[in-house]
Amino acid sequence: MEKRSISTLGFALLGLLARDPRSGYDLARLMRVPVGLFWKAGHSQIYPELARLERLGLVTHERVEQLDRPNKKTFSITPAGRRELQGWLVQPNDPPINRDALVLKAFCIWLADPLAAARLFREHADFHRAQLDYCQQQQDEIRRRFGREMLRVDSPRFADYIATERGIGYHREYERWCLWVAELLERSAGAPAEG
Amino acid sequence: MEKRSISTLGFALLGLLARDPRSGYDLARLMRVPVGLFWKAGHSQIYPELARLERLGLVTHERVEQLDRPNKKTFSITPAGRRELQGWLVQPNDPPINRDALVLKAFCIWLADPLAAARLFREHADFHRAQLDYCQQQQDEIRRRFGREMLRVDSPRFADYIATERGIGYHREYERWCLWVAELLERSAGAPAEG
DNA sequence: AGTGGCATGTAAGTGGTTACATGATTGG
DNA sequence: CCAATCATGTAACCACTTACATGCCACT
Repeated sequence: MEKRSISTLGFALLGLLARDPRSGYDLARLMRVPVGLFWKAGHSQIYPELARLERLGLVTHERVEQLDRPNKKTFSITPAGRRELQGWLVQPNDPPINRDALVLKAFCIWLADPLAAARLFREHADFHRAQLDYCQQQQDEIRRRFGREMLRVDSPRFADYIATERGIGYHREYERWCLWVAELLERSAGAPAEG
Repeated sequence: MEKRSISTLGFALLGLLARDPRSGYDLARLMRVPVGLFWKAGHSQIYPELARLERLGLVTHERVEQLDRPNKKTFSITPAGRRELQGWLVQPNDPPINRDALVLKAFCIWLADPLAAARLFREHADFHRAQLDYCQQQQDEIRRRFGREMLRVDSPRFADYIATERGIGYHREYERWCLWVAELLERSAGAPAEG
Protein backbone atom coordinates (compact mmCIF):
# COMPACT_ATOMS: atom_id res chain seq x y z
CA MET A 1 0.00 0.00 0.00
CA GLU A 2 1.44 3.32 -1.15
CA LYS A 3 1.88 5.98 1.51
CA ARG A 4 -0.61 8.80 0.89
CA SER A 5 1.29 11.78 2.31
CA ILE A 6 3.41 13.95 0.04
CA SER A 7 6.80 15.32 0.97
CA THR A 8 7.65 18.99 0.68
CA LEU A 9 9.81 18.15 -2.31
CA GLY A 10 6.74 16.57 -3.91
CA PHE A 11 4.86 19.83 -3.51
CA ALA A 12 7.81 21.76 -4.91
CA LEU A 13 7.68 19.60 -8.04
CA LEU A 14 3.90 19.95 -8.28
CA GLY A 15 4.34 23.70 -7.94
CA LEU A 16 6.69 23.77 -10.90
CA LEU A 17 4.55 21.43 -13.00
CA ALA A 18 1.49 23.58 -12.25
CA ARG A 19 3.27 26.32 -14.24
CA ASP A 20 4.46 24.20 -17.16
CA PRO A 21 4.99 20.54 -18.09
CA ARG A 22 8.65 19.67 -17.66
CA SER A 23 11.10 16.80 -17.89
CA GLY A 24 12.88 15.49 -14.80
CA TYR A 25 16.04 17.07 -16.11
CA ASP A 26 14.34 20.47 -16.44
CA LEU A 27 12.92 20.13 -12.95
CA ALA A 28 16.37 19.33 -11.59
CA ARG A 29 17.74 22.48 -13.23
CA LEU A 30 14.93 24.60 -11.79
CA MET A 31 15.42 23.07 -8.35
CA ARG A 32 18.99 24.34 -8.46
CA VAL A 33 17.94 27.77 -9.55
CA PRO A 34 15.69 29.67 -8.89
CA VAL A 35 13.82 27.30 -6.55
CA GLY A 36 17.12 26.29 -4.94
CA LEU A 37 17.13 29.64 -3.16
CA PHE A 38 14.47 28.27 -0.81
CA TRP A 39 14.28 24.51 -1.50
CA LYS A 40 17.18 22.60 -3.01
CA ALA A 41 17.11 19.05 -4.40
CA GLY A 42 19.34 16.99 -6.66
CA HIS A 43 18.21 14.80 -9.55
CA SER A 44 18.75 11.64 -7.51
CA GLN A 45 15.95 12.78 -5.25
CA ILE A 46 13.77 14.14 -8.01
CA TYR A 47 13.43 11.11 -10.31
CA PRO A 48 12.17 8.76 -7.58
CA GLU A 49 9.83 11.45 -6.26
CA LEU A 50 8.31 11.94 -9.72
CA ALA A 51 7.71 8.19 -9.92
CA ARG A 52 5.98 8.33 -6.55
CA LEU A 53 3.81 11.29 -7.55
CA GLU A 54 2.84 9.37 -10.65
CA ARG A 55 1.87 6.28 -8.62
CA LEU A 56 -0.33 8.59 -6.54
CA GLY A 57 -1.96 9.89 -9.72
CA LEU A 58 -0.78 13.47 -9.18
CA VAL A 59 1.36 13.69 -12.30
CA THR A 60 1.50 11.87 -15.64
CA HIS A 61 4.22 11.63 -18.21
CA GLU A 62 4.52 11.15 -21.92
CA ARG A 63 7.56 10.03 -23.82
CA VAL A 64 8.93 12.70 -26.18
CA GLU A 65 11.20 11.69 -29.07
CA GLN A 66 13.87 14.23 -29.89
CA LEU A 67 16.17 14.24 -32.90
CA ASP A 68 18.81 16.69 -31.79
CA ARG A 69 18.94 15.51 -28.18
CA PRO A 70 18.28 12.33 -26.15
CA ASN A 71 14.61 11.42 -25.76
CA LYS A 72 12.87 12.52 -22.60
CA LYS A 73 9.76 12.14 -20.45
CA THR A 74 7.60 15.21 -20.10
CA PHE A 75 5.66 15.31 -16.84
CA SER A 76 2.39 17.18 -16.34
CA ILE A 77 0.31 17.83 -13.24
CA THR A 78 -3.11 16.15 -13.09
CA PRO A 79 -6.31 17.77 -11.74
CA ALA A 80 -5.85 15.65 -8.60
CA GLY A 81 -2.29 16.93 -8.28
CA ARG A 82 -3.45 20.50 -8.55
CA ARG A 83 -6.09 19.92 -5.87
CA GLU A 84 -3.50 18.40 -3.51
CA LEU A 85 -1.21 21.35 -4.05
CA GLN A 86 -3.95 23.90 -3.47
CA GLY A 87 -4.93 22.15 -0.25
CA TRP A 88 -1.36 22.13 1.02
CA LEU A 89 -0.86 25.82 0.26
CA VAL A 90 -3.35 27.04 2.85
CA GLN A 91 -2.52 24.36 5.43
CA PRO A 92 -0.73 25.73 8.51
CA ASN A 93 3.01 25.02 8.49
CA ASP A 94 4.70 23.55 11.51
CA PRO A 95 7.25 25.93 13.02
CA PRO A 96 10.25 26.18 10.69
CA ILE A 97 13.56 24.78 11.89
CA ASN A 98 16.58 26.94 11.21
CA ARG A 99 19.96 25.33 10.84
CA ASP A 100 22.57 27.97 10.28
CA ALA A 101 26.19 26.97 10.82
CA LEU A 102 27.40 30.58 10.70
CA VAL A 103 25.19 31.65 13.60
CA LEU A 104 26.41 28.59 15.47
CA LYS A 105 29.96 29.76 14.86
CA ALA A 106 28.96 33.22 16.04
CA PHE A 107 27.76 31.60 19.24
CA CYS A 108 31.26 30.14 19.73
CA ILE A 109 33.22 33.10 18.37
CA TRP A 110 34.64 34.10 21.73
CA LEU A 111 37.05 31.14 21.31
CA ALA A 112 38.35 32.21 17.90
CA ASP A 113 41.03 34.55 16.68
CA PRO A 114 39.13 37.83 16.04
CA LEU A 115 40.82 38.71 12.76
CA ALA A 116 40.44 35.22 11.30
CA ALA A 117 36.81 35.27 12.37
CA ALA A 118 36.29 38.70 10.84
CA ARG A 119 37.61 37.32 7.56
CA LEU A 120 35.01 34.55 7.69
CA PHE A 121 32.21 37.02 8.25
CA ARG A 122 33.38 39.22 5.41
CA GLU A 123 33.37 36.20 3.11
CA HIS A 124 29.78 35.52 4.08
CA ALA A 125 28.88 39.15 3.60
CA ASP A 126 30.20 38.86 0.04
CA PHE A 127 28.15 35.72 -0.53
CA HIS A 128 24.92 37.32 0.67
CA ARG A 129 25.66 40.47 -1.30
CA ALA A 130 25.96 38.36 -4.44
CA GLN A 131 22.70 36.52 -3.65
CA LEU A 132 21.05 39.85 -2.95
CA ASP A 133 22.19 41.25 -6.29
CA TYR A 134 20.88 38.17 -8.05
CA CYS A 135 17.45 38.40 -6.40
CA GLN A 136 17.29 42.13 -7.12
CA GLN A 137 18.17 41.57 -10.74
CA GLN A 138 15.56 38.83 -11.08
CA GLN A 139 12.93 41.07 -9.57
CA ASP A 140 13.87 43.96 -11.85
CA GLU A 141 13.52 41.62 -14.80
CA ILE A 142 10.05 40.52 -13.67
CA ARG A 143 9.02 44.12 -13.14
CA ARG A 144 10.33 45.13 -16.56
CA ARG A 145 8.76 42.26 -18.47
CA PHE A 146 5.59 41.63 -16.46
CA GLY A 147 4.91 44.87 -14.57
CA ARG A 148 1.17 44.50 -15.03
CA GLU A 149 0.82 40.77 -14.43
CA MET A 150 3.17 40.91 -11.44
CA LEU A 151 0.50 42.54 -9.29
CA ARG A 152 -2.25 40.02 -10.07
CA VAL A 153 -2.22 37.61 -7.14
CA ASP A 154 -3.42 34.74 -9.36
CA SER A 155 -0.44 35.05 -11.67
CA PRO A 156 2.80 33.08 -11.30
CA ARG A 157 4.57 36.44 -11.77
CA PHE A 158 3.11 37.65 -8.50
CA ALA A 159 4.50 34.54 -6.82
CA ASP A 160 7.91 35.18 -8.38
CA TYR A 161 7.71 38.79 -7.27
CA ILE A 162 7.05 38.05 -3.58
CA ALA A 163 9.57 35.19 -3.50
CA THR A 164 12.33 37.42 -4.88
CA GLU A 165 11.30 40.10 -2.38
CA ARG A 166 11.90 37.60 0.42
CA GLY A 167 15.31 36.79 -1.02
CA ILE A 168 16.18 40.47 -1.17
CA GLY A 169 15.14 41.09 2.42
CA TYR A 170 16.80 37.96 3.72
CA HIS A 171 20.17 38.49 2.11
CA ARG A 172 20.22 42.22 2.73
CA GLU A 173 19.66 41.65 6.44
CA TYR A 174 22.17 38.80 6.54
CA GLU A 175 24.81 40.91 4.82
CA ARG A 176 24.19 43.77 7.24
CA TRP A 177 24.70 41.47 10.21
CA CYS A 178 27.88 39.92 8.81
CA LEU A 179 29.45 43.33 8.23
CA TRP A 180 28.39 44.52 11.67
CA VAL A 181 30.01 41.48 13.31
CA ALA A 182 33.15 41.81 11.20
CA GLU A 183 33.54 45.43 12.23
CA LEU A 184 33.15 44.68 15.92
CA LEU A 185 35.80 41.97 15.62
CA GLU A 186 38.20 44.17 13.70
CA ARG A 187 37.75 47.20 15.95
CA SER A 188 38.49 45.06 18.99
CA ALA A 189 41.63 43.69 17.33
CA GLY A 190 42.74 47.26 16.60
CA ALA A 191 42.34 48.34 20.26
CA PRO A 192 42.86 45.13 22.18
CA ALA A 193 43.81 45.79 25.82
CA GLU A 194 41.67 47.94 28.08
CA GLY A 195 41.28 49.05 31.79
CA MET B 1 38.25 2.54 12.38
CA GLU B 2 36.43 5.56 13.78
CA LYS B 3 35.60 8.32 11.32
CA ARG B 4 37.66 11.44 12.13
CA SER B 5 35.35 14.18 10.91
CA ILE B 6 32.96 15.86 13.31
CA SER B 7 29.38 16.74 12.48
CA THR B 8 27.99 20.22 12.96
CA LEU B 9 26.01 18.91 15.90
CA GLY B 10 29.29 17.73 17.40
CA PHE B 11 30.67 21.26 17.18
CA ALA B 12 27.48 22.65 18.69
CA LEU B 13 27.95 20.37 21.69
CA LEU B 14 31.64 21.26 21.95
CA GLY B 15 30.65 24.93 21.82
CA LEU B 16 28.32 24.48 24.78
CA LEU B 17 30.81 22.39 26.74
CA ALA B 18 33.51 25.01 26.12
CA ARG B 19 31.36 27.34 28.23
CA ASP B 20 30.53 24.91 31.06
CA PRO B 21 30.57 21.19 31.79
CA ARG B 22 27.08 19.77 31.30
CA SER B 23 25.09 16.55 31.38
CA GLY B 24 23.49 15.16 28.23
CA TYR B 25 20.14 16.19 29.62
CA ASP B 26 21.29 19.78 30.14
CA LEU B 27 22.73 19.86 26.63
CA ALA B 28 19.43 18.61 25.23
CA ARG B 29 17.61 21.42 27.04
CA LEU B 30 20.06 24.01 25.71
CA MET B 31 19.77 22.60 22.19
CA ARG B 32 16.06 23.31 22.35
CA VAL B 33 16.59 26.81 23.64
CA PRO B 34 18.51 29.05 23.07
CA VAL B 35 20.70 27.12 20.61
CA GLY B 36 17.57 25.70 18.95
CA LEU B 37 17.06 29.11 17.35
CA PHE B 38 19.88 28.28 14.93
CA TRP B 39 20.64 24.55 15.44
CA LYS B 40 18.06 22.14 16.83
CA ALA B 41 18.68 18.58 18.04
CA GLY B 42 16.79 16.10 20.19
CA HIS B 43 18.25 13.97 22.96
CA SER B 44 18.21 10.86 20.76
CA GLN B 45 20.77 12.54 18.55
CA ILE B 46 22.77 14.06 21.39
CA TYR B 47 23.57 10.99 23.52
CA PRO B 48 25.14 9.01 20.67
CA GLU B 49 27.05 12.08 19.48
CA LEU B 50 28.50 12.61 22.96
CA ALA B 51 29.67 9.00 22.97
CA ARG B 52 31.32 9.58 19.59
CA LEU B 53 33.04 12.77 20.76
CA GLU B 54 34.32 10.85 23.75
CA ARG B 55 35.72 8.06 21.56
CA LEU B 56 37.53 10.78 19.60
CA GLY B 57 38.98 12.13 22.85
CA LEU B 58 37.26 15.53 22.49
CA VAL B 59 35.15 15.27 25.64
CA THR B 60 35.32 13.27 28.86
CA HIS B 61 32.69 12.49 31.43
CA GLU B 62 32.51 11.78 35.12
CA ARG B 63 29.69 10.13 36.97
CA VAL B 64 27.96 12.45 39.44
CA GLU B 65 25.93 10.97 42.30
CA GLN B 66 22.91 13.00 43.25
CA LEU B 67 20.68 12.53 46.29
CA ASP B 68 17.65 14.57 45.33
CA ARG B 69 17.66 13.55 41.66
CA PRO B 70 18.78 10.64 39.45
CA ASN B 71 22.54 10.34 39.01
CA LYS B 72 24.06 11.84 35.88
CA LYS B 73 27.16 12.05 33.72
CA THR B 74 28.80 15.43 33.51
CA PHE B 75 30.68 15.99 30.25
CA SER B 76 33.64 18.34 29.85
CA ILE B 77 35.56 19.46 26.79
CA THR B 78 39.19 18.33 26.54
CA PRO B 79 42.09 20.48 25.27
CA ALA B 80 41.93 18.47 22.02
CA GLY B 81 38.21 19.23 21.79
CA ARG B 82 38.82 22.91 22.24
CA ARG B 83 41.51 22.87 19.54
CA GLU B 84 39.15 21.10 17.11
CA LEU B 85 36.45 23.64 17.81
CA GLN B 86 38.77 26.60 17.36
CA GLY B 87 39.99 25.18 14.07
CA TRP B 88 36.44 24.70 12.79
CA LEU B 89 35.42 28.24 13.76
CA VAL B 90 37.69 29.94 11.25
CA GLN B 91 37.26 27.31 8.51
CA PRO B 92 35.26 28.55 5.52
CA ASN B 93 31.66 27.29 5.48
CA ASP B 94 30.19 25.73 2.39
CA PRO B 95 27.31 27.78 1.01
CA PRO B 96 24.32 27.45 3.34
CA ILE B 97 21.27 25.61 2.07
CA ASN B 98 17.95 27.24 2.86
CA ARG B 99 14.85 25.14 3.12
CA ASP B 100 11.86 27.31 3.80
CA ALA B 101 8.43 25.83 3.19
CA LEU B 102 6.70 29.20 3.48
CA VAL B 103 8.73 30.74 0.67
CA LEU B 104 7.98 27.63 -1.37
CA LYS B 105 4.28 28.21 -0.71
CA ALA B 106 4.75 31.84 -1.71
CA PHE B 107 6.19 30.60 -4.99
CA CYS B 108 2.93 28.66 -5.57
CA ILE B 109 0.56 31.22 -4.06
CA TRP B 110 -0.99 32.17 -7.38
CA LEU B 111 -2.93 28.86 -7.14
CA ALA B 112 -4.37 29.53 -3.69
CA ASP B 113 -7.37 31.37 -2.34
CA PRO B 114 -5.97 34.85 -1.53
CA LEU B 115 -7.77 35.31 1.79
CA ALA B 116 -6.88 31.84 3.08
CA ALA B 117 -3.30 32.49 2.03
CA ALA B 118 -3.29 35.88 3.74
CA ARG B 119 -4.38 34.14 6.95
CA LEU B 120 -1.39 31.80 6.67
CA PHE B 121 1.00 34.70 6.25
CA ARG B 122 -0.48 36.56 9.21
CA GLU B 123 0.01 33.44 11.35
CA HIS B 124 3.63 33.37 10.36
CA ALA B 125 3.99 37.07 11.03
CA ASP B 126 2.74 36.38 14.57
CA PHE B 127 5.24 33.58 14.98
CA HIS B 128 8.17 35.70 13.88
CA ARG B 129 6.99 38.61 16.01
CA ALA B 130 7.03 36.29 19.03
CA GLN B 131 10.51 35.02 18.17
CA LEU B 132 11.66 38.59 17.65
CA ASP B 133 10.32 39.63 21.05
CA TYR B 134 12.09 36.69 22.65
CA CYS B 135 15.44 37.53 21.03
CA GLN B 136 15.05 41.19 21.93
CA GLN B 137 14.27 40.30 25.52
CA GLN B 138 17.27 37.97 25.73
CA GLN B 139 19.53 40.67 24.35
CA ASP B 140 18.17 43.25 26.77
CA GLU B 141 18.90 40.85 29.60
CA ILE B 142 22.47 40.33 28.40
CA ARG B 143 22.95 44.08 28.09
CA ARG B 144 21.53 44.70 31.55
CA ARG B 145 23.54 41.99 33.31
CA PHE B 146 26.75 41.96 31.28
CA GLY B 147 26.91 45.34 29.57
CA ARG B 148 30.70 45.54 30.00
CA GLU B 149 31.57 41.92 29.21
CA MET B 150 29.22 41.87 26.23
CA LEU B 151 31.62 44.02 24.18
CA ARG B 152 34.70 41.90 24.83
CA VAL B 153 35.02 39.68 21.78
CA ASP B 154 36.65 36.92 23.84
CA SER B 155 33.67 36.64 26.17
CA PRO B 156 30.75 34.23 25.66
CA ARG B 157 28.52 37.25 26.32
CA PHE B 158 29.75 38.83 23.12
CA ALA B 159 28.83 35.65 21.27
CA ASP B 160 25.38 35.68 22.88
CA TYR B 161 25.03 39.33 21.95
CA ILE B 162 25.77 38.91 18.24
CA ALA B 163 23.71 35.70 18.00
CA THR B 164 20.65 37.43 19.47
CA GLU B 165 21.26 40.34 17.12
CA ARG B 166 21.03 37.94 14.20
CA GLY B 167 17.78 36.55 15.59
CA ILE B 168 16.35 40.03 15.92
CA GLY B 169 17.27 41.00 12.38
CA TYR B 170 16.12 37.72 10.90
CA HIS B 171 12.70 37.64 12.53
CA ARG B 172 12.09 41.36 12.11
CA GLU B 173 12.72 41.07 8.38
CA TYR B 174 10.66 37.88 8.10
CA GLU B 175 7.74 39.48 9.92
CA ARG B 176 7.92 42.52 7.66
CA TRP B 177 7.75 40.34 4.56
CA CYS B 178 4.84 38.24 5.87
CA LEU B 179 2.79 41.34 6.63
CA TRP B 180 3.65 42.87 3.25
CA VAL B 181 2.49 39.71 1.44
CA ALA B 182 -0.67 39.44 3.57
CA GLU B 183 -1.59 43.02 2.72
CA LEU B 184 -1.09 42.53 -1.00
CA LEU B 185 -3.32 39.43 -0.87
CA GLU B 186 -6.03 41.16 1.15
CA ARG B 187 -6.02 44.33 -0.93
CA SER B 188 -6.46 42.27 -4.09
CA ALA B 189 -9.36 40.36 -2.52
CA GLY B 190 -10.97 43.70 -1.62
CA ALA B 191 -10.75 45.02 -5.20
CA PRO B 192 -10.82 41.86 -7.34
CA ALA B 193 -11.89 42.61 -10.90
CA GLU B 194 -10.11 45.19 -13.04
CA GLY B 195 -10.08 46.58 -16.58
C1' DA C 1 -1.16 6.42 43.38
C1' DG C 2 -0.26 9.61 39.72
C1' DT C 3 2.02 13.44 37.40
C1' DG C 4 5.94 15.77 35.99
C1' DG C 5 10.73 16.75 35.73
C1' DC C 6 15.33 14.55 35.74
C1' DA C 7 18.14 11.29 33.45
C1' DT C 8 19.88 8.04 29.76
C1' DG C 9 19.67 5.37 26.23
C1' DT C 10 18.06 2.33 21.52
C1' DA C 11 15.36 1.35 17.18
C1' DA C 12 12.95 2.29 13.11
C1' DG C 13 12.01 5.20 9.56
C1' DT C 14 12.49 9.43 6.47
C1' DG C 15 14.71 12.84 3.83
C1' DG C 16 18.71 14.26 1.69
C1' DT C 17 23.70 13.95 -0.17
C1' DT C 18 27.27 11.75 -2.65
C1' DA C 19 28.73 8.41 -5.52
C1' DC C 20 27.92 5.03 -9.05
C1' DA C 21 26.17 3.95 -13.65
C1' DT C 22 24.80 4.54 -18.47
C1' DG C 23 24.17 6.63 -22.79
C1' DA C 24 22.93 10.23 -26.73
C1' DT C 25 24.27 14.35 -29.11
C1' DT C 26 26.70 18.74 -30.19
C1' DG C 27 30.57 21.61 -30.80
C1' DG C 28 35.43 22.58 -30.45
C1' DC D 1 38.69 12.59 -29.89
C1' DC D 2 37.21 15.11 -25.85
C1' DA D 3 34.40 17.93 -23.12
C1' DA D 4 29.98 19.67 -22.16
C1' DT D 5 25.16 19.38 -22.04
C1' DC D 6 21.03 16.60 -22.19
C1' DA D 7 18.85 12.76 -20.14
C1' DT D 8 17.57 9.08 -16.61
C1' DG D 9 18.17 6.28 -13.23
C1' DT D 10 20.20 3.29 -8.66
C1' DA D 11 22.94 2.49 -4.33
C1' DA D 12 25.18 3.62 -0.21
C1' DC D 13 25.55 6.56 3.30
C1' DC D 14 24.48 10.21 6.69
C1' DA D 15 21.64 13.35 9.51
C1' DC D 16 17.60 13.89 11.67
C1' DT D 17 12.84 12.64 13.55
C1' DT D 18 9.73 9.87 15.98
C1' DA D 19 8.81 6.24 18.70
C1' DC D 20 10.13 2.88 22.05
C1' DA D 21 12.16 1.79 26.55
C1' DT D 22 13.60 2.29 31.34
C1' DG D 23 14.02 4.20 35.79
C1' DC D 24 14.69 7.75 39.84
C1' DC D 25 12.87 11.26 42.69
C1' DA D 26 9.72 15.06 44.40
C1' DC D 27 5.39 16.87 44.98
C1' DT D 28 0.47 16.52 45.41
